[in-house]
Amino acid sequence: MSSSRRQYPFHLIEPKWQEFWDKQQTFRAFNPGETVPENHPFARRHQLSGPASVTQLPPKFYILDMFPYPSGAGLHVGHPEGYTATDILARYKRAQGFHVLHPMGWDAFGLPAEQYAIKTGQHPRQTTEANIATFKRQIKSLGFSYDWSREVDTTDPEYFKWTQWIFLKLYNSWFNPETNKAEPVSTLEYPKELELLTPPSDSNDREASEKAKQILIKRFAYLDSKRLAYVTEAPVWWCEELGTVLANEEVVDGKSEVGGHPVVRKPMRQWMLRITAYAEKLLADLDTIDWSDSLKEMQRNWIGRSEGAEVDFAVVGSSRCDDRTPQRGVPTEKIRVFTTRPDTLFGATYMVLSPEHKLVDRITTSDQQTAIAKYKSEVAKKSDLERTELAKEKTGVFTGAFAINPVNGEKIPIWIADYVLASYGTGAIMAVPAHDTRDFEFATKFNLPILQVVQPSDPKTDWRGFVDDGTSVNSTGPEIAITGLPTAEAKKKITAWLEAKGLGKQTINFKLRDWLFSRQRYWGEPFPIVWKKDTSGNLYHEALLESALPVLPPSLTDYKPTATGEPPLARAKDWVNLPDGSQRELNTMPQWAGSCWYYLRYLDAKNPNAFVGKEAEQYWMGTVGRAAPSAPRPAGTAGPTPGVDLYVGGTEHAVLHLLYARFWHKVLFDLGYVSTPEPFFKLVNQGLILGEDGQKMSKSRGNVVNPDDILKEFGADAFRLYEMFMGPLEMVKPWSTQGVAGVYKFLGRVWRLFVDEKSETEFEQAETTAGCSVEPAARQIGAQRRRYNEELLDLIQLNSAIKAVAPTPAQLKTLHTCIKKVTEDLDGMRFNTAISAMMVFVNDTMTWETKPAAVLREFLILLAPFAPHLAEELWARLSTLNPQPSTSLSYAPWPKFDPAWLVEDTLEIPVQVNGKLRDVIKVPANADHATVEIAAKAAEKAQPFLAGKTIKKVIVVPKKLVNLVVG
RNA sequence: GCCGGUGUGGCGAAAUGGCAGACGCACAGGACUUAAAAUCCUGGGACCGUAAAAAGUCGUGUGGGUUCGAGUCCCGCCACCGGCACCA
Repeated sequence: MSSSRRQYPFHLIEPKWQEFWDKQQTFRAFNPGETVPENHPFARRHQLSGPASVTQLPPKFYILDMFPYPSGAGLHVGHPEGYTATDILARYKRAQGFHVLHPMGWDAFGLPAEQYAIKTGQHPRQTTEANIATFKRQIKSLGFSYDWSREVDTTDPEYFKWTQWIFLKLYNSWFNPETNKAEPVSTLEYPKELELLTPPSDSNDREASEKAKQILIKRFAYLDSKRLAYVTEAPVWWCEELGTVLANEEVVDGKSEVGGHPVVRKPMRQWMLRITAYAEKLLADLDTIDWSDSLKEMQRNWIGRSEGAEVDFAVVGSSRCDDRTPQRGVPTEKIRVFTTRPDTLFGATYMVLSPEHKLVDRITTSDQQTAIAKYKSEVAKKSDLERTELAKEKTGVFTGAFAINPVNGEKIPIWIADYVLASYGTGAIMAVPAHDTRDFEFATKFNLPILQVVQPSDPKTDWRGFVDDGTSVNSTGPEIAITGLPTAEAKKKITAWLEAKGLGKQTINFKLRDWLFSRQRYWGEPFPIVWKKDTSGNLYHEALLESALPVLPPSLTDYKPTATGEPPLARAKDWVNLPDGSQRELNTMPQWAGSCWYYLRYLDAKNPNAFVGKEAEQYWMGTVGRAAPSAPRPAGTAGPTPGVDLYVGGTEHAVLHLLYARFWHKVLFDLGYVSTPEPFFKLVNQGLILGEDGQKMSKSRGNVVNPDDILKEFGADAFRLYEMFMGPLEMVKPWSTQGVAGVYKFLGRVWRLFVDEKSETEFEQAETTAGCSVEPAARQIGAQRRRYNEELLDLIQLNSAIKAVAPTPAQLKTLHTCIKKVTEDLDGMRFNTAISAMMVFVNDTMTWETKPAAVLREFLILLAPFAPHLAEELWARLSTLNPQPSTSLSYAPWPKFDPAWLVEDTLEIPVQVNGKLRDVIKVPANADHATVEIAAKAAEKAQPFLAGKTIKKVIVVPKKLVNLVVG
């Protein structure tokens, strides 16, 4: 990178205004009931005095960034992309008169700090604090208009106290299917058999008291089967390397998402959150929010809803049964399957159970036992990756048993195969090889019959392996016939018949599993749970009282995971064992916990009494307060936008954070703690920034761009501007340092538009002489130096071409073209073209001999969201020309576009012949069709193409174009 | 395999169905300068022409279609990126 001449003294300007904003608390947002200081620019703009009520405050606009995990590597260039976009909009919305909430914080629990602790023994708190300091310095140096008074840190006990509090709400709630929402467990009614017996009158009645005890234990289990946070012993993903279990969502291709370590299935006692209870709501409410289709689709896929039917097949042919039909009085095993295609029931020529299915051992015939046992043990040894590997050959073993197809009484063989998953549906399928790809492959390999039952509408299509809808064929049985029916009708008819016969019922299945919520780690929120023993020595869990929060993690010297899977917290014996003999829960919560609700804490970050105050929550989440006409909101509703107005972040959180946060929010909504059903109304994903070589940035490629280097050479404004100028926000795009230089040059042109060159030369000489060029890296400077820098900057005079004169119509046209374009583009988040429009404005303005101050003043308001430091500096200088009590630039009203200035007297109209451009004519703007047509026909350059031909048709698009159609 | 997205100069990219390539980078030429940097001005899709022009032809991944007119709309295909993936 060649060090070229500095375009303008950003190294003095940027720290100056960052300090100014800090000191003035320019970007502080105020909660209802708070008194806005009289001299605060927000109070002046909106004429506020005294405590501001919800109705006095302007309409809210909540612009949220996905808060970063403060890693040791510091900020990368991807972070400021989203942050700049949101900051530009925050500043734009402030100018438009909104009350903008724009906060920042730290998602600071997580593995890296703990891994570092394991290696070095340094407490994760220390690492985390150092990383936060670095991130904060870097973010602040970019001049974002965050309200730092609302900063949150998920590892702060004052914060995670409320994370634990929300856990208690989950623990103490259940999902009531009748009211279709979460309710406190106190509303839960026990089934009849768990009704408490009247206490035995004779306390020596051991039989009765034992019975009562058993009921209590069952009640406890029943509660656990309903709680939204519950403990279960289930096969979970265990990662040896990380020494912890992981959620489904954290396992990618059979490896841990963090670090790519192998994971294995292992039964362990874990905390789970019953997110499956919300599957239907999480899916349905996607229709109420403004997210990209691709993102919604990812969530839909993850939730994985499928409608179908459960069907029972009776087992025959086991050693206990007659091999033809089940007989009266003989106990009959039933295999329940789930299918989305009940219409293909007649084509079910065999069945498959997952190898782990409970019935496998019971139905396997003696001659098949060895083979089955062998297959099961092979499958058990396979990792999940091996089981799901692409293009893998189908495997399986016949159990020796048969089942009866309920629609036609056919005897069909029962197999086991690992292509059937124990964890989905019922863990068993009816195989319809003719119309299911997997069944088709399996049947082909093992020579099982393939029977057509669906006819494709196109007779040329092969029915073998045809999986789409068609018409049922060969589907007539003794009691039910669907032959000739289209798929949808066939499904309905056969499902109704199954239900009537008690053989099955319509069902909905989800791919979504409950959320595995415990980790065997140190650096996370401890659970507010203790374990106790009952009189028989059985362990049971009990929630702590809210007054016991926060539960702080103990101090440790060794953070290593234990080989047994016992969490590191177990080492802190004094912490674990409580005086009353109970023991603390040893697991911690996953990193996702803190990020599930941080956007709510911002609303009332310092509240010591609640996770968020009601009034603040209602105002900022938009269920009370004034509406703004231009704010986004769901179609057909009035009032402010419900939820966060705009949430910007990367796609990596498409299914994890965004699903979990929606889930928690919905629970809090059901319990009455928040007032909107969805947290994030509009969500935009920023695209990845690739390296200069078009590859993803990585240390190993050596193409990583460090924001600090860019700031040092070009300044924050150029960095911000470049990140927005690269292309559309959502797109993937490669970095180009030369591109930064390009927008930097533009800012230099803006600077020279405003300042007198001679005085700037003097400034530069003075600066060089004084040898006090301050490196941006060392922006923490003393008061004396700061004063001196101010004096240096004062040497720079305003450009003498700027005068307080009335602008010409042409100048106003240039200005209003820019106002229109920038305003429209900001509304559509098209930052790149907004910047182009400003470049066009400046290119034009440079040629003006006299530059009217009023025009430049308006331009600075347009520029301010993008390059706030430079805009503030020039704004301050411009106000010296026309000293008046001017508002702070950050709250200056956004310029109003006036279409009158864009009206033209004469228009240039392209003339086409047969759709090809041949000439351009000038016509008066108010010319009628006939006039334009005559002028077009006379267009000189069009003549050669008209000669000797008849004009068959003339298309006149008013003010746009003329097309002459000739034959 | 399924779902979503994207294909436009040397590069990043613009274009409510109406002058394709705005704006910027890189490049080339000029001015200023002892010189360089910086700055300012000019040029630029390809082809064919020409001393230089002009005119002309072609041109938005690809093949069709709709239309007076298509980068934009419709149908088929190809490539790349992202997500999901034996979910019955």
